[in-house]
Amino acid sequence: MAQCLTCRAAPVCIPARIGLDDHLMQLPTRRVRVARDTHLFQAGDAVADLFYAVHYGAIKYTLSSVSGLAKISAFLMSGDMLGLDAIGHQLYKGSAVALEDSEVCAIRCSDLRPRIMLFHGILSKQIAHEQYAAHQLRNSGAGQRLAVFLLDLSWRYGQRGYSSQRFRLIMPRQDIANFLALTPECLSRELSHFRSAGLLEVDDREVTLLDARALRQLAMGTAQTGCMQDHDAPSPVPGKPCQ
Amino acid sequence: MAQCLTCRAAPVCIPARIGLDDHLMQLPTRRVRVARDTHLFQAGDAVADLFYAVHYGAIKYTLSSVSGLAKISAFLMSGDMLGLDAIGHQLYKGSAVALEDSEVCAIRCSDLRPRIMLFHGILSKQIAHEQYAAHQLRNSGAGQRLAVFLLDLSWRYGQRGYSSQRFRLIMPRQDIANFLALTPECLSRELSHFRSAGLLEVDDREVTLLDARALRQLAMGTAQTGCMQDHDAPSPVPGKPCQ
DNA sequence: CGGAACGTTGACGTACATCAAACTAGGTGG
DNA sequence: CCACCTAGTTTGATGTACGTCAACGTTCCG
Repeated sequence: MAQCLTCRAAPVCIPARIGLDDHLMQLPTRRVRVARDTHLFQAGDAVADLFYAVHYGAIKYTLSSVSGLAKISAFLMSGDMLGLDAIGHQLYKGSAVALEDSEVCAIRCSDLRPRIMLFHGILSKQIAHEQYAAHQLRNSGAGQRLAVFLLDLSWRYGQRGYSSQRFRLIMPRQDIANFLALTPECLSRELSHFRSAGLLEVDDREVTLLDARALRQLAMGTAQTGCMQDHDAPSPVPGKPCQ
Repeated sequence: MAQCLTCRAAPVCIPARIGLDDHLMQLPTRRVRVARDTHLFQAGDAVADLFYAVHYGAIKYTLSSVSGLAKISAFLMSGDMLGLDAIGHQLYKGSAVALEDSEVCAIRCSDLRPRIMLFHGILSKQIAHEQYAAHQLRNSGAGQRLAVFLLDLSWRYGQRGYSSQRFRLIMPRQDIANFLALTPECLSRELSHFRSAGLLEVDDREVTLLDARALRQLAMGTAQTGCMQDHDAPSPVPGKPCQ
């Protein structure tokens, strides 16, 4: 029901990816509310021909191992898509939990059939994104990963019309640490390190980037700071993460 | 041109994924030879609506950072698909190099249109696979990653009708190390460690798995061996890697 | 007030990288 | 055939990034 036309997230959501036109104006989307700390879906839930786009709020997507312990694989904000990895297996491999009161749009893949090639593009880009993220995470030290994370957040806020310099972290430290494959202690130390290096200011969850240039250097692995230099590959800089 | 019908790789390739039928029998695929150590494609090459499936041989797919250094993201063998991440951006993000004289089939996405939903499934599963692989790689120590790698190889050889107990590594140690985000030295040490623990035998590139059970334990992160136990997540076992 | 989450900081241990050297195996030329 | 090279692999000694354990400060809520 023509909701995309009036949606604030449209510039970064499906319409922007697929092109807003007569067809999309009639894209039937069902909106689902997800209260803070509740599941949108859990690993193992069945699904068919359906994925989600975040309308507002924030969702974390976690994958769990056989051992039951979970790792956060992505933080989704308005316009981001969720569940594209499930339509193949017809069931969710991970769990989606709201970090704050949120709302998502449920979209039926078959409704995108008129734009099928573009839908392929979306799926393909998601593959590329996952590869890139994995590449990123493997090939860098704690500081570099943190820099990439912060710049990515900054870019996404900017893209959505908020300040890319000053923003509020939607997730607790523990979640950031989990996502970056660090311990909370190490994350805290890195933040302090960044702070004392004049790169940023942190007040609880409020972050202000003071030297984005230096952060970008760090993220690229070309910084002169005490950052590890992998014998075989530092990592690319964000600025256009595909997600 | 009805090549799938007679292809030895069919049981693990597109036909197995999409269902071999009248349509697929006429799937026009162009076969491309790739000599050892030469590129099938390189990062930046343009592409449109096309991906590859390995007919025979072995290909490595590498992603490079801005800094130019490359990390191996996947080893592909017969039946594996390549380039699904490129059809969205219309250009390759990484490079594909043959580890031995190989041949691939070029497949046009639009030729799969009659089976479009299944093609979605393939793309979606690839997303899930990339997530899983990233998850895997992050959340485990050197030994665990090596165990996962070996079991994955073993499983894939078995799936293709070769012995899953005794097989020949198609890639040099350096490539394995790169793929596992380790140094060759560390990889070598882990192999020695496995050997002296009676888990396997290694003669140059010839590997014999002696205790797949113990390897599986290791891969799951539930082994009693001197393996790290991540405070927040060991990793799942292979046995059905989605690729 | 007490207690539970959460965040920060410090001391210490360990897995892995790094550096360096020896040991192969394959190739080339005498 | 041997001398000689280079590339790949293995082994050892040492350094370091980050995990682990423990203590302390905050904020929040009963």
